[in-house]
Parts: sequence; C-alpha cells; structure tokens
Amino acid sequence: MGDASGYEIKKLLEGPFSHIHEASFGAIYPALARLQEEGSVTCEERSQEKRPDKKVYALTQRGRFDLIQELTIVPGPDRIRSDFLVLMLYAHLLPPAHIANVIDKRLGIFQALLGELDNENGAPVPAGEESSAEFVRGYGKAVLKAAHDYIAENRHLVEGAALVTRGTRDDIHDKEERPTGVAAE
Amino acid sequence: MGDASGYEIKKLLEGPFSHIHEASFGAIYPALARLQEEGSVTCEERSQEKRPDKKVYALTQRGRFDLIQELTIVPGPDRIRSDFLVLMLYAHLLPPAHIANVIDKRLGIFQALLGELDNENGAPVPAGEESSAEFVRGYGKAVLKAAHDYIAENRHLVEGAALVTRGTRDDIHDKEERPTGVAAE
DNA sequence: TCAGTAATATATCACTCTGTCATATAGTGT
DNA sequence: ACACTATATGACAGAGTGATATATTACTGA
Repeated sequence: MGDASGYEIKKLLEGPFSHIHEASFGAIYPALARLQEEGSVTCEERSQEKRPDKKVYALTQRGRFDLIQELTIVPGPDRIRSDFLVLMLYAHLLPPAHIANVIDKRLGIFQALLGELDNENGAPVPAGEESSAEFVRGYGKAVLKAAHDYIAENRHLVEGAALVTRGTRDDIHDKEERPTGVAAE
Repeated sequence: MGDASGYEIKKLLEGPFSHIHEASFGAIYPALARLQEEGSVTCEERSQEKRPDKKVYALTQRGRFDLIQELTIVPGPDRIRSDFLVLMLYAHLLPPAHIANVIDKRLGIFQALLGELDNENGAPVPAGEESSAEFVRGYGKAVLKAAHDYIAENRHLVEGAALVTRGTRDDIHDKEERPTGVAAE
C-alpha cells in the first residue's frame, strides 16, 4: 500500500488496522531485514530534521510477486486471544464492582476504535484499492458495533450478584492494566 | 470449570471457546507441569479402557486463589490475527473467482461456528457459572453473526472487477489451507 | 489380512514472535 | 531539572506455535 518504515508499519497496525493483524517491532524489523536480503524490498535511508533518521522500504517486482503468491491461500479461521472474555467467563469469582469497571472501560475502548475507523484520514489508500479497504473498514465497524451493543445490553449477566463461595477475596483491588503493544486508550 | 486433562482443555479451546482463546499442546502441557510443581493443580493418572491413559488435573485451593489474582486485571484490547482480512485488503490483486471461493468458505465456517455455539451440550457448565458462560456464548454469537451478515451483504466490494495492473498471475490456483490447530471445518 | 487413516492422549523441540529494554533526538509539561 | 511523550531502530530473554514423535484403539478400503 505504499513505501513505509518499520515504525510507520507498526503505527498502521495499531491504528486503522488494529482489528486485522498485530505485530511487534521484534517481528517487523527482522522481517524487513530478511525481505531486503531476499530482494523483495529495497531500503532507502532518509535523514530527517528534528527527528531520528528512518529507513523507508519499498516493494520490488519480486516482492510484489511473492506477496501475491502468499495471498493465494484459503485462509484459516481468525486467531483470537481475548483476556476480556476469559475474565467474563469467570465473572462470578470477582466483585461485581470490578466487573462493572472493566465493562465501562471496554465500552470506551470500542467507541474509540469505532471513531478511529470512521475517520477517513486514518490511512490514505492508494488508487484502485479503495473498495477493498472500504470492505475491511466496514467489517471492523460492523463487528465492533455488534460487540459494543451486545455488552451494553447484556452486562447484567455478569454484573449480577456474584456467588462468592470459595477463596479469600478481601484484598482484591485493581491491578495494573496488562500491557500490550497496542495503544487503544 | 472442572477437572480435565491437557487433551480435553485443547478440545474445549477448539470448540465452544474458540472465539475466546487459543492454545497449543506446546503451551498446555508445559503449563500443567509447571502448575503442578507450584502446587496450583493436582494430577491423577487414570487408566481407561479402549483408550490411552490420561492425566486428569484438578485445581487446588492455592490454584483457585492464584486464578482469582490473575483475573484481577483490567484486560487490554483483544489480540486478533486475521489472514482473511489481510487477504481482503489485497483483494484487488487476486482473481475475483478466488475471492468468491474464499468468501463462500468463510461464510460456511461462520455458520458452523454459530451452530456449535447454539448447541448447549457443547460444554457442560458447573452450577453458578451459567450466566457468565451465557454472556460469553452470546457475545460470540453476536460478533459471528455481525461478521457473517456484513460479508454476505458487502462481498461485492471485493468481488468486483479486479484491477489487474501488475505482476504475472497466470498461474494462480488454490493453495493448501494454511494449517491452524483449530479444526473449524 | 493388512496398510492407511483417524481419534485419543502425552510430550518435546526448533523456530518465530512478543514484550521489554537500550539507545538517540526533540518537544512538552511541572 | 526531571519526567513524560513521540519518533525511530534494534537486541534479546522467554513464551508460544507448529511440527514431530510415540503409543493405543477403531474403522475402512484393497
């Protein structure tokens, strides 16, 4: 979708494409180095004023061909890891106030992501790719909205009177948010 | 949610909980061994007729306490990796027939998963946990349905006349499905 | 009858990727 | 002055994936 540096790729995967795929710097930088060695991308070092230098990578003919080869698969099911849903599954073990707090934060995250997807300026799309990008953005919006609305309408199922039957739980307070490379707040 | 062997845990994460979390044997078996060493679970070896022996693990008091500690976080955003959406993003590079094939398969996968979530017998839930489990199952159904319906209504955006401008693409045929530990077909 | 496939069940391991830290520059807040 | 945020690249320990190995039982077609 155009030339980019490793840092720029990471920002894209945190922003407008956060509902598609994640990747850390530890994946991106080694991958770019490997692709350059293989001749799939070229690298141009650009010095910037007021900012550190950056390395802008561009797809070669060979890289474009390899990309198309890689895309010619029937993709398997999406891979999901949701700490939120794991927590909800055990909501009955935790104080209702904590669950309510988590749900409020979650609804906020979803609204923020929806706002980001509505913002057209998020990711400028090259000509000829608009409708693919539109499809993917719409998909994200549809799924995010469904999740948001479901939680808002059904939160009573996990916020109801918790059945506390086992375990010493006088000392439960909010822990630090589990860190993820994704900044969504 | 009850005693289980490593194999049974894997099957749960492939079936009724596939929209929550994934884990491979390489994660599950070492984790169970570590938990046993730490005293969070006990292990009972059971010999079975007509089947290989299995090791059934059970949570201890200490394990239950540690679980609650682990759950007392504000979970970060869900982590998603969708080869399907990556493919859709580059749909314009591929033959419309291939995209149509992929979309048909995807709609089938979603319908199969929805059927699995509708089947109450999928995962027997212990008393007192029904409404948490119901919330999580309903979440999966809502999100899956939204994705399915969005794809069905908007597939024209990626199946339309592909703008083929670059690359040699006379030799594109279906590749093997990318393998994942999850059996969803 | 016998090979091949599949399901059940546990376990190990190379390799990839994540999460964290290190390094550097510059702006912004307190 | 010190902390924090943002841009930018990279190294590295450890966690997890995907593949493989092993073993038992059952089914299926040649």
